Amino acid sequence: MQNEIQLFKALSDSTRLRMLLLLLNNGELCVCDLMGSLDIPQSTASRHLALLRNAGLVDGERHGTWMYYRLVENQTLGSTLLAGVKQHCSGLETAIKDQQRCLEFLRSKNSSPCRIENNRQEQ
Amino acid sequence: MQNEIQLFKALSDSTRLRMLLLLLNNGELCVCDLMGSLDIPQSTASRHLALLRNAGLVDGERHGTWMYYRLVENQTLGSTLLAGVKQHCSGLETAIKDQQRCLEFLRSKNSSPCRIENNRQEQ
DNA sequence: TACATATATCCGAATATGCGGATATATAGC
DNA sequence: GCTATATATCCGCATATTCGGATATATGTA
Repeated sequence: MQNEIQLFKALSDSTRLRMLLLLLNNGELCVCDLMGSLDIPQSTASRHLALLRNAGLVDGERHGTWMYYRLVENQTLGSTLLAGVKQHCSGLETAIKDQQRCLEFLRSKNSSPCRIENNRQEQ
Repeated sequence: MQNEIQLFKALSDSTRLRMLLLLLNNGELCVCDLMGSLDIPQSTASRHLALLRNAGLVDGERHGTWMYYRLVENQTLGSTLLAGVKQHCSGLETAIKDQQRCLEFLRSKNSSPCRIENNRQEQ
């Protein structure tokens, strides 16, 4: 039962929930994208992403110096919960504002190295 | 977003998760049933039930001196999460053992006042 | 090798959470 | 009102969690 509790713990924090909602909307983001979109310090972003990864909710892939994170899709409780989050939390005011800030951030970053070098100008 | 976080927090504790699984299986239980099934002190049972109620997951109804708790069914995130818990956690070893102990406890309690006075010998 | 950037981890301080005995409250019966 | 039972709340203690600056590690480039 410890795995399931770890999952719920991972979801019961506003920073992590906001990160997951951004990943649900945008598919793949690097640490600096999440820092910029949510306006949080780098160590905070990295720590929360490590926790989400340990819970099995996200997966990270390195491209050069950048780590890109995306949601893990499988048949476990995690996917069920993410589907519930998408359905019931996407419309929340915080989520909508975060998404606007994310798109703005990505747009303003289209000329930055982590976009150019990995061909991620548009998702 | 605070309501959703409160929901996930309510689910990220083993005692509360075990309580919810028993309620999913047995429909309606009083505090002493949960104490007996999970072998926890009365104050612990009551405190966790209050938290589950505040999160909107369970609902309590008084019958005489006994408080009977049941799951709340609605169209919010809570119901979605409970469905996920039922699907993915019912088969866990802890849940199965709890359910066995619960049935045993209810059977041995069929002659006790909280069963007789409320006609709850069999669900 | 030296340096710059991106990310991960460490660390101490503040805050939150869980526990269960003690106590308070509610109800039923006399 | 008194007593007994069931439940809720209070309280202090122990443990766990969170934060973000500081530091360490990883990678790319010259």
